[in-house]
Amino acid sequence: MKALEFDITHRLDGTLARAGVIKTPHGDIQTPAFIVGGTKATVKTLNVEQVKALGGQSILANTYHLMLRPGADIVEQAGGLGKFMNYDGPTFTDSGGFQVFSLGVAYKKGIDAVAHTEKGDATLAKKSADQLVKITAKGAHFRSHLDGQKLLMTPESSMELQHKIGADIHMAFDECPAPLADHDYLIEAVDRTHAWAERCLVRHNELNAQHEERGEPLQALFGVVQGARSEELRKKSASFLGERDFDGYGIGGVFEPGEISSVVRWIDETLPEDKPRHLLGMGAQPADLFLGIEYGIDTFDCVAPTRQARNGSLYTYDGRINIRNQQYMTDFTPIDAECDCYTCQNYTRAYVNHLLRSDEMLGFTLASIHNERFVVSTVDRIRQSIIDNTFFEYKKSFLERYYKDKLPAGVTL
RNA sequence: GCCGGAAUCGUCUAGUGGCAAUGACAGGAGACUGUAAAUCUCCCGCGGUAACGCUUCGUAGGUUCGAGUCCUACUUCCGGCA
Repeated sequence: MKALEFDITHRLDGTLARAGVIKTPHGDIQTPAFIVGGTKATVKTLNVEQVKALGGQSILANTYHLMLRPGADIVEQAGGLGKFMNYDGPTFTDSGGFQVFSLGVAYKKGIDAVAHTEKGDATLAKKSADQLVKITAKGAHFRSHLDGQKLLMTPESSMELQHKIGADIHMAFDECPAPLADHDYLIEAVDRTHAWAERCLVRHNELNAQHEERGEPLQALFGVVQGARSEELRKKSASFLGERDFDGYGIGGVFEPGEISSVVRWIDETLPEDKPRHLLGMGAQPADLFLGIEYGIDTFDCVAPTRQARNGSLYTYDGRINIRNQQYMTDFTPIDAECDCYTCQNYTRAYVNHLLRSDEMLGFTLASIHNERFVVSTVDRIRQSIIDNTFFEYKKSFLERYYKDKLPAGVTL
């Protein structure tokens, strides 16, 4: 009995790109797919009907956040993540590994999963005095960002929590190191991530055996590849994890804009072809999506569409705009005339501008629907372009129009 | 009419002899990639990229090396008494 099936139905010659379908107990995901961010068992400001209506195929929640509130036991009592949030589609949980980074060395640095060394974030390489995480071989010692209580998350406990939360696809508990950590530390972190991955697999299999005994559906586990920007470490990590019996793979770490294609290529050339690959936390930029898919990514998740929406930054096919700007106050056209989302079909830039300036909650919702739809539909169209063998034409026309003459570093057309 | 109080950036406000002058809001813009995030950063008297220059704290005088801060008059507003 398998927790998950993955069928590759189309490949794009000369690339690592493929289209397929991930089959879970809660339905299929047509890949490549953009997985919608629902960290605390909710896609911020959207209900599940809206998520479905905008084409979201699957939602990713976070173990760390749900462990703190409401607690994994309560999610389990509710009947699992899907039941709890009234979502009957496929679900993922992230392990909490990223919080080792974001509450650790990155804490209070205003930093997320993208490193901008050119902006002077060298401080990220150092230990921060007030960080909330300490890492040992055993696991990660957290201090809750909510109330300061001490917590220990281990590979075993992350698996136990994820099984209680009960998403279809889990991530192994990994360490996401600082992008500028020195090479010796990266080696140590990768080795630790591998040791943790094996411990995750052991505990995961025990828990799945229990599910099987009870006649419950099995849950799937993805190993998470680390190794920062080191080709040697990324290949080592992909090779190590690829030899183990994971249902698929997550690609973690902190990227420089523009290095996605090379890092993802090293990994995906090494990983077994027949298992799905999830690029953790990437997808704010259309270029990320095209490059990731070209180099073999099947699924993405990213909080940027909803976060940026709340802050007024909206995608259009001609680039991003800040809808709060003065110039949109009297612009009675849709956010993007070519967008088929609910917001663009029914509301104007001027109205969304007004709502966000007025701190009206509907503004967050309308903006989030638009941004999420923009990214989801872009990935869907890329999928179709793989099937139609028109990927490169689509990529060129999309990126030229979106970025004009400001193509991100590392992107070729 | 008399007595008392008050007048500072679009708004509210800090300021008690050495400040172009505090904070908040409003306004202008930028950032945001496994959500610590409806958050953060910058600008916000005029000119200048800047150093810097100029003009400011109701109005007009005065005291002082120096006044948003002290004094006088006036104006307006708010109380109270008539």
